Amino acid sequence: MKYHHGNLRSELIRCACTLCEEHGHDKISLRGIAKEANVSQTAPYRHFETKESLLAAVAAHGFVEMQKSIDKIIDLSKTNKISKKTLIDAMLAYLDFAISNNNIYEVMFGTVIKDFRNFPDLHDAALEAYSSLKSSIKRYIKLKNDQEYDEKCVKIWAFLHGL
Amino acid sequence: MKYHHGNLRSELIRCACTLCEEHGHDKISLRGIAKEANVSQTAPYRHFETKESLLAAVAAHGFVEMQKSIDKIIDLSKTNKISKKTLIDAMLAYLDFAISNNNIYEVMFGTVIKDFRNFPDLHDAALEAYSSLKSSIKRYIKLKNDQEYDEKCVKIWAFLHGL
DNA sequence: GAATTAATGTTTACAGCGTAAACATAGTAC
DNA sequence: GTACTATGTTTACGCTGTAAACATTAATTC
Repeated sequence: MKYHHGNLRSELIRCACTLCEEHGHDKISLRGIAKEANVSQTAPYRHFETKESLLAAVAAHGFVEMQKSIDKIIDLSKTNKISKKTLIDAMLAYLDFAISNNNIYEVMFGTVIKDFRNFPDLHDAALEAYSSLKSSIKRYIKLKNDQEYDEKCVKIWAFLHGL
Repeated sequence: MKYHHGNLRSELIRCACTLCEEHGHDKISLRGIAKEANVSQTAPYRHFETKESLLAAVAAHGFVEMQKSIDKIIDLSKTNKISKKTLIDAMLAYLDFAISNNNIYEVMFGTVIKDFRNFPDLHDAALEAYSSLKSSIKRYIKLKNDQEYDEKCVKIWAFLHGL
C-alpha cells in the first residue's frame, strides 16, 4: 500500500476543477473528487475543513488563472498608459475565461461560497483580481477619484455580463 | 517541511552501501547514513529494527547484485552443459565483485551479521546465491551425489579466496 | 589514569497524512 | 410511509516521519 500522496492538496483542487467544469458545482461530491484523485473519501479532510472550503480553493484557483490570462495582455509591472484596444483585448480575455470555464466561473461569482471572508486565500485572490482591473482602467482613462474608478469597474463588469 | 520520503527503505540501503564501500562497515554510523539520506537520525528505525538489521539488508543487496553479475555469464533459465571457460568466467565475475565491493563483501561474509537466520531476506539471498553456484557446477561436471557437489563448491570457494 | 566530553545506538512522545468504519441527513424509489 | 442510496462529516486507527532524551562506549583533556 502506498502512503502519502505527496501533493494531495493541489491534486484535489485540480480534480475538483476538472469535475466541476465537467458537471457543474452542484453535481460534484467530495467522494467523487476523492475518487478522481485515487484517494479515500476522507482524505480531503486533511487539507480542507469542509466541502465549501475545497470549492473556495477552486474559486481562488480560478481567480489566479483568470488573472494570468489577463496578465498576458496587460503587463502589471509597468504603469504606462494603455490603448483602448489593449483594454478591450483584456476584457475579451476575461470573457473568454468566463465562457470556457463557465462552471468554475459560477463558483467564483455565484452563491456557492457563502462569505469570501471565511477563506482568506480566496478573498485575497479576488481582491487582487479586482484591483488589477482597476489599475488597468487607471492606465486607460484619467478620472477624478478612486470612487469613480470603482464605478467604472462596475459598469464595465456589468457590460461584460450583458454579453 | 516535506514529509514522507516515499522510498526511504531502499534509499537507506543505497546510502548505507555507498558509505560502507567508502569507509568500511566499522566506520559508518546510523546517524551518518540517515544524514546521507537527508533524514532525521531516528527515521531508519521505521524501516530497520537495529543497525545490524540495516547492515543485513546491505549484505542481502550485495548477494543479489553479485548474483546479477554472475547471471550475465550463466543463464539460469537453461540447464544445458557449460564449458570450463564459462565456469571460469563466472568465477572471475564473482572475484571482480568481491574486489570492487570489498567492504560490502566483508559484511556479506564477515562476522558483522551474527546469525543470518535472524534476517530471512539475507538468509534467502545467500542460500540462493549458493545454490546457483552449485547448479552451475552441476552443469559443468557430473559427480556422484549432492554432497560431492557441496564439497566441490567449498573447494572452489576456498580457491577463489586464495586468490 | 581519572574525569570530562563527544559520538552513537536506541527509546519515547509526538505530528502529519493517509485509511476504514460509522454516523447523520437528505433525496429517491416503490 | 418505508427502505434504499448518496453524501457530508466524525472517529479511531496505522504508517512514517521528527525532536528530545537516555545509555553506553570511544575519545580527549588534564
